[in-house]
Amino acid sequence: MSNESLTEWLGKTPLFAGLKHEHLVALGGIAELKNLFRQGLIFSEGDPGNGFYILRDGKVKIFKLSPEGKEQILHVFGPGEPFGEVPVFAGSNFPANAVCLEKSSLVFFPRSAFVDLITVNPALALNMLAVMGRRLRQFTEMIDALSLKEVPGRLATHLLLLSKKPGQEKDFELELSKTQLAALLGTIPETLSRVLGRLRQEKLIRLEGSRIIIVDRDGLEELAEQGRFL
Amino acid sequence: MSNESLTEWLGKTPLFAGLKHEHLVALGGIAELKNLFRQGLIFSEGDPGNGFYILRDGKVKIFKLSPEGKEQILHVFGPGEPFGEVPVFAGSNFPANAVCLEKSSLVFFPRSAFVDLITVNPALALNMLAVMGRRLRQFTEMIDALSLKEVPGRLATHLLLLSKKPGQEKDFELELSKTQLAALLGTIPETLSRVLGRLRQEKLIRLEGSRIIIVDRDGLEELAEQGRFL
DNA sequence: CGATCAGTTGACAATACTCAAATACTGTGG
DNA sequence: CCACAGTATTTGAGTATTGTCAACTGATCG
Repeated sequence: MSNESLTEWLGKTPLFAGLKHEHLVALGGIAELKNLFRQGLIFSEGDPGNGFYILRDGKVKIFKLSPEGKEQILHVFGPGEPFGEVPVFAGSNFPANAVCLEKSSLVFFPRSAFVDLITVNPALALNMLAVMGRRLRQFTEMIDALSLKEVPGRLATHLLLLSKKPGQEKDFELELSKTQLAALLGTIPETLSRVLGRLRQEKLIRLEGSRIIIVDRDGLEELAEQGRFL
Repeated sequence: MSNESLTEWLGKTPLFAGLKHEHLVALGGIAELKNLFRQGLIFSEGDPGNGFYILRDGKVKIFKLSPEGKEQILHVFGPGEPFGEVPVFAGSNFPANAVCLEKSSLVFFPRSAFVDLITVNPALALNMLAVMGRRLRQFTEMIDALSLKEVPGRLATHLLLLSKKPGQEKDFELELSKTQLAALLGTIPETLSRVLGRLRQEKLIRLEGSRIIIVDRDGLEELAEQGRFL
């Protein structure tokens, strides 16, 4: 039962989201659960990459120590995020240290078992590549959207992006609160609210609560390209 | 010789950058070169994903046709970019059409040969996973940086990001022109120039042509978090 | 019903963009 | 090696956009 829910949980993890159930089960089979307390050492710089982790709960910092002993934090990971996978996949050593910032539980995938898994089951590797490829593409588009100068352009691009997911051609639910969307777009709720209002006024979209209906896709695309109203 | 340079070129491609030479050679071995003219059809919606492409030269559009025959462009790819890999890796059909926007040359990787390759050579799959994992992480951080409200914060975050690549702890060359960097950060050269000037004035960085030296990392990090000068 | 919180609206201030012009920088041809 | 054209970067002044602060609405929840 515990194992059941682990499998399920793995499927929600960015690294594995979208994998077939059989693959998730196989992964669950080789996973080892580890619980650490605050300050618990996960790995040190130079350790051989003999396995990677997905953080189930808690918080982990990745950091390097300068010769003078000063700590340079490279990253802080939260639940669901994988870490250490790059050196493990690449077959190199860990380039930094990892320590728990708080009581954390980790899912550990030993390299050897993982390699065996994909050797026996190349479809798993392909699926993981597919998962990552998809995310990579989404991120690329996201970065495109965010590098527009003005908020209306960023918003329009983002809306078009959302509308390209299958099954939401012309209308969709915002999966983020407007406040969160504002932060994502690099702005604040007030501005977002005004810009949405303006888009509605210009009849490019319609709003029904947290549902957005695209009324004039061409108009939106124009806005997305030009970055400003005409 | 032509093949020689293909191998080399593949190594510069985002999908394969960082792979070991032997892997690149193996990939070059199964690649097929295709040349198409403007309007040339690469694949259609519903076609089985029997192989994926990397665009060597030219421009390709990915689009869907609505029932009324209206074309909805999902993406335009340029040289170096892979396309069609997600459905191929996932073992599904192409969800859209692909046509050349101009005379283009493509590198085609047949699915079966590719699958054979990674079956025989799981290290290739691992390496590709490593490549994509690394890029994914970079993109995540990039998106973080871009979603800060103000330019100084976006710039500071971006500089810290660059400084985390190995071998450039405190100083590094800009790999983009300042104009391009401005566009990437969602601003314009004038603003970037002024902000860089301000950062220098505040003694957070030093400028030597296109080389940037981080003088006060803590100051930069503060700026990156707060998003504005104190 | 009062409290809290997301969302909206208004007035104002700060930031960033536009336009214009000066100044470096680069590569080319003489 | 120098002059020149073309491009990239910097600087200045004015304006537009966006963020801040504050007040208000509406929904949710105990």
